[in-house]
Amino acid sequence: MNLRYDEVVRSGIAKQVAENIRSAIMDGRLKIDERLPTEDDLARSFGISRPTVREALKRLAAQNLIHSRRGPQGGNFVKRPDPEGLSKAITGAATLLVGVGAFDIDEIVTARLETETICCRLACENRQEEGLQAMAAEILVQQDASISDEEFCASDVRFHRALIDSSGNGPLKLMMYTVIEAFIPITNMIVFRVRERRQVVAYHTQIIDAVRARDAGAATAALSELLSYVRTSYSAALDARGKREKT
Amino acid sequence: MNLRYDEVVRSGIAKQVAENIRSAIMDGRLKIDERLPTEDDLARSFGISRPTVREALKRLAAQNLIHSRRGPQGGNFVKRPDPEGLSKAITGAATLLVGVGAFDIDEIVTARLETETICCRLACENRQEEGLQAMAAEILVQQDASISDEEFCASDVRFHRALIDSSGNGPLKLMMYTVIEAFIPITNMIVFRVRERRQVVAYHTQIIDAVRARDAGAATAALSELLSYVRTSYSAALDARGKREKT
DNA sequence: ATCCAATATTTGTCAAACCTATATTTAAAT
DNA sequence: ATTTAAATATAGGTTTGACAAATATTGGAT
Repeated sequence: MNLRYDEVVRSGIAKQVAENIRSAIMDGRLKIDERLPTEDDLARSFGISRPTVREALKRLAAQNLIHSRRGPQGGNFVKRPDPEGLSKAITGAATLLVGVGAFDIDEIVTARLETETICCRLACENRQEEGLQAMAAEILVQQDASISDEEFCASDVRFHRALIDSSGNGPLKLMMYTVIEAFIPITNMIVFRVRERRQVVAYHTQIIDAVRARDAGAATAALSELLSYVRTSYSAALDARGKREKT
Repeated sequence: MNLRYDEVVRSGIAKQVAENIRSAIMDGRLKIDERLPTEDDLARSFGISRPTVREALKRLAAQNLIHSRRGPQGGNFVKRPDPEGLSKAITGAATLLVGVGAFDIDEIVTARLETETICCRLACENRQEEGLQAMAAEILVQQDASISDEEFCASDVRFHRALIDSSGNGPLKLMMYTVIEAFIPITNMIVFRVRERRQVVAYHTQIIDAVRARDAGAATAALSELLSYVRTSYSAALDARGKREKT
């Protein structure tokens, strides 16, 4: 272990140290599950104080790069990167972006349509009973008229997640969890008023039937109709809001 | 500002405080560019020490949620979420995942093919002179035989980035930067030995010409050929490695 | 040999100070 | 009167030193 910072810039020591250790992890000088030197040793070897070291370590912990244990044989350890955690982090940040209005609904719907179409196709090729069952379960939930809008939306998200999972493609899943968790709610929430749940469920059913039959054409067609339905519902909701504001 | 933590659990005060402030930002109780209370005030109002508050703030800074300025009128401020920063963070984490072998080349290539095909189509619809120029510039770079493999790879990444940018779809760009920055290098590096730069450049040229002519069919066809070329080159590289290991 | 308690190690938290950057204000010089 | 330069106050950045809490190891008693 040879962590030492090369050039002392004026400020942000903690940041530099974090960056230093981070790059050591990234290029493999620190391996997975390896223990870092103790905080005291780090402080000594970097020539800084322990709280500063800790600030640096907290930055890394926030990025899910390390975790810590107390006690003897404890310490700070390089964490094995997990797609699940990354997905969550991306989703949170993407949700913020959406909340801030960084994207307009039209491009979100387009992105959803294009990317989920891929998933439909791959799901048809790679059809697994597990994914089909997960989707079917969500359809059952959605048919229950007593659930709230929020629950319906959550089930909607899970349905599309299952569709993505069925693609069986890891990198694609990583990319798309973002879209789903962050982008579906914003489209749904706006649209709820005008939107017929039964219509949505009908499209979902079409999709799952098509995937089961390995009919990619039918699956993507149903998806396309679902999203154009969402798009028109959104326009309708906007119009309604416009009228209300005129009064 | 009314940040206070509800229940004291046993450990991880800094983590809790970070989570507390984080949720305040997420659900809008803290607005963009708003100043948090001073670290001393936070420490007082949470009933903890300042170093602990700072650890919490560092976590948030690492997640790009806040930034700090010194001096009077300084303090910690809620940061406007920016797609650029998020992309970088995702890329870093995704690169780690790739490095750890979380995905195999085949699914990466598939994901690239499918998603970049979308970009090709949208780029044809949304063709902008700016994007075309950026792509053309990279082709010029790639034709220079004197550049290193690393430089060629970097230019390759920039070319595909420009292609994505040309789609003009923000959410899609967000998703795809991940793929490009993290997934192109791994495919390229393995393949360099066997791969003909001229061939790659030829495909790139086909793509840009097709986009310029708004011929989505030709563009996606060229992309598909490029990636199947990458895929076969990869197999060849694997075979070569296999033979070498037999000796 | 087994179990329990003392111990050592390492992270977690705290306290009080000092350093450093910077916006504002004040005072001086033009 | 205006501009410039220095003093000041503020708030983050860092240090020192200590104590608390968790936990694997060690040593002693049964």
